[in-house]
Amino acid sequence: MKLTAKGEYAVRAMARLALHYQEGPLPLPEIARKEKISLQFLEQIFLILRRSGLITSMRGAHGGYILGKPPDKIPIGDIVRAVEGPIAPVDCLLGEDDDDGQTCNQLDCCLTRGVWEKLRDRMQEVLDDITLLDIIRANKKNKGEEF
Amino acid sequence: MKLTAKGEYAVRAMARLALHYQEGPLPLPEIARKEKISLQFLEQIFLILRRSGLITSMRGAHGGYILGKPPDKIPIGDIVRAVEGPIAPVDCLLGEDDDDGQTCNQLDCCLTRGVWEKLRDRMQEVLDDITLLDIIRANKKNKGEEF
DNA sequence: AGGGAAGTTGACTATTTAACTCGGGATTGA
DNA sequence: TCAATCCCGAGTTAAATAGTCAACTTCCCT
Repeated sequence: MKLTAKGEYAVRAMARLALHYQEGPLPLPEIARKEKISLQFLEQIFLILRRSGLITSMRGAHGGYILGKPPDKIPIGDIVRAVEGPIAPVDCLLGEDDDDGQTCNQLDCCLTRGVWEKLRDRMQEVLDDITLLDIIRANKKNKGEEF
Repeated sequence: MKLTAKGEYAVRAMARLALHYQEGPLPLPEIARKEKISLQFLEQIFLILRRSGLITSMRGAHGGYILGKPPDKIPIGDIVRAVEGPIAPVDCLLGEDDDDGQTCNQLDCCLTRGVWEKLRDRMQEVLDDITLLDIIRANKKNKGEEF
């Protein structure tokens, strides 16, 4: 029941971009330094994020990354799904039409399926409800601007 | 964000025990067969479950396992925590007193900590709210008794 | 126009964890 | 006693994770 490092790093890095929003592109090495994440690993992650449209890159000198949309339009769920794939506590919930009441191919699975559906839905609810704006607001309130 | 096989198997097996509650001990080989889980792997899992008091074992011929408490007293959360350890989406949430507002040792972590706390709390809420009784009730309603 | 800062990319490797196996031992009921 | 059953530590294998490497491309700035 854990996020992978990829997912966690992605959210932390995106929060950095959000803090820096409207101050021009933020270069990756700076994010890597501040978040203590390997630059080359971050590169991998940012590639995925860019391809899914969550961020935009500016190449060349003074380049870097900026959010693809304003912080209040980016829920954490989108970030997690982009780098980790669909949010689902068990594989049994994958690969079907979204409508409920669907019969699972494994009889065994069906016994407990309802639990996992409910869990998945609550998880999505939380993650889709919190946006990057919420994160930076909560942070600036507590900490000031020293980041 | 997935349960491990251990966690999933534990819940499925416990649901079997719940279905069989008050009909004497249920031997492991039968559960393994019905749920298509390796017997030797299940043995490992049941060792943990027994040590945490969720089940009771009867040795010898005609032995097996029974629930340690009635099905309505066993929330799914207890099963998952027993075999997988504490429910927490990121490691940052582990190893502290339970009170909120605690400062995290990593500055970086704190930026996004609130999100994970909320996620963890909702997950626990769901899992601690559903008991084995809920599972077997939902199942008998839909499927009858053919299991 | 050219040097260098910065991003882009796929392949590669090491480490960790999950998942499962093995092999024997201890109990108990028929 | 025999067979069914639980008990348990150690070992093995396979997959995913986390991270590295090295070369390439793009594009700003002077």
